[in-house]
Amino acid sequence: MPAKSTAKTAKSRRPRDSLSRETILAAAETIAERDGLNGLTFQAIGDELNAHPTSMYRHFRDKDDLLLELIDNLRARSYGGTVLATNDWRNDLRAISKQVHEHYLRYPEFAQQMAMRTTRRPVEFANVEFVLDAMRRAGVSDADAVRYQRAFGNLVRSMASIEAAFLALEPAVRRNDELAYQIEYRQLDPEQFPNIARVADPMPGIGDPTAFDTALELLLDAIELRVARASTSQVDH
Amino acid sequence: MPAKSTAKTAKSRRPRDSLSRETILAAAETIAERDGLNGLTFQAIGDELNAHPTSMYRHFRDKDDLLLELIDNLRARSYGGTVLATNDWRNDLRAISKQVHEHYLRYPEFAQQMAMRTTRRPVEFANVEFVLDAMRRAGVSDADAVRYQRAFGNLVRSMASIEAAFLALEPAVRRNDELAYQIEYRQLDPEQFPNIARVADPMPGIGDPTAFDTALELLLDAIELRVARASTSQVDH
DNA sequence: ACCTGAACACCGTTCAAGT
DNA sequence: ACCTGAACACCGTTCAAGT
Repeated sequence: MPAKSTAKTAKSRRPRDSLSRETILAAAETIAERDGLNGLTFQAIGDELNAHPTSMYRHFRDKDDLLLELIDNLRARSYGGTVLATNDWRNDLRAISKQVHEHYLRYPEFAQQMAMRTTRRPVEFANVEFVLDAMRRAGVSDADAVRYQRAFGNLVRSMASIEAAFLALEPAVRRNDELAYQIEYRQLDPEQFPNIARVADPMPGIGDPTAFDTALELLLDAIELRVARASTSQVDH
Repeated sequence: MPAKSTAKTAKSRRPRDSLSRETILAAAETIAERDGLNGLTFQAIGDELNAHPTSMYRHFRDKDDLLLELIDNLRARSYGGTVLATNDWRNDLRAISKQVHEHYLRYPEFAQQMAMRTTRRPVEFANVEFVLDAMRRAGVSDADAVRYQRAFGNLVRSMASIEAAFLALEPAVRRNDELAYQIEYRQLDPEQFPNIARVADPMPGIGDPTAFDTALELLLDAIELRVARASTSQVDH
């Protein structure tokens, strides 16, 4: 029983020049939205476009080439309006963090690639500029601003990436991991693990949705503190 | 020309019961150390053990089963001696972060799996207990300790994971990404990106080795600050 | 010049067959 | 009961052949 032949007459050859990076990326975006990274194969793109799987090689060097281009398209789609600066640098950094966080949760299977690559494209430039400007308005020196921007950016992208990857685990696997904090951690010997025993009723797991914000607020607290200290010691001189 | 037949007489059948989870994991560890995650296939394990690739299925449910078991073995190997608590909670948290960080850089291709899974095994229990104890010694309340421990742990594992993944990129790709901060970011229009223009000489990239420590120290600063504030306000009452 | 078809070298996984 | 061999359903990628 040839299951393939049911769907289409399908012998139609695609018209000449009907394929391009744009049409292929649009199909890839559809598949990414619907089936995630694992569903994104040349076969699937071919099906979507009614084209041969290997025809993509005329338009992309290889799959990585396509993937990076796609990642930037997804980002441009999510970041519809750029975040606008207010007169509150903490709120501004919170707002852009939230935007990145949500974007990663929306495309969890692409999160690691998004977190570790430099796309050197408009959305990225704008975000870096935005964060540096917020640092300046907070009163951070240029030398510190560039260090804090890197630490802040890496923290936000890394933590969002791992959280997204965790949420994208197979449901059964994820459920088991979450249950560890209600079962295994509660059954530990209180003599050997007194601190765990004191707080395990239950403990938050790796996918705890508040961990991101907790880390972020601690970071912002510390930047504010250091700025305050620097201006105090300057007054002292 | 049958390239396969050169290496071995090789028709030898493995003696009965000569395979076990332990022998297979030992071979997998060798391959992980030598060829990384991509080199870790059942074919490679079979070659290493002079056994048939499919024989592994008698001892492991599937490849994920093998991978998780392997990750715990690698961790046990890296964490030779447990970190010992001193009377300085900040140094203790630094020490355990460094241990985790180095472990991830040692096995970069396994980093994401290590960062997002809960193994509920001895090394993990010991680390959680250690961090919670340091929080207690810092003067953090139980309610905050459990939140800070989760934020701290997620931050350390996430940031180490992304940094490791970046360092494991193909050298040419990684080099290109690094050069972006010496080339593209420096060529941006200073009118449009004034803050980038001020600090781009050059900027640190995603793989900047100090970003991890910068974020960590900011987090520790904030915890110390909050403890100080809480005790002050308590005195006020 | 662009799209297609066949082929290659890999994967993980299943299952009947050997010992 | 444990190991092997053949087979299946996938991948990405190359390259000669069609149009």
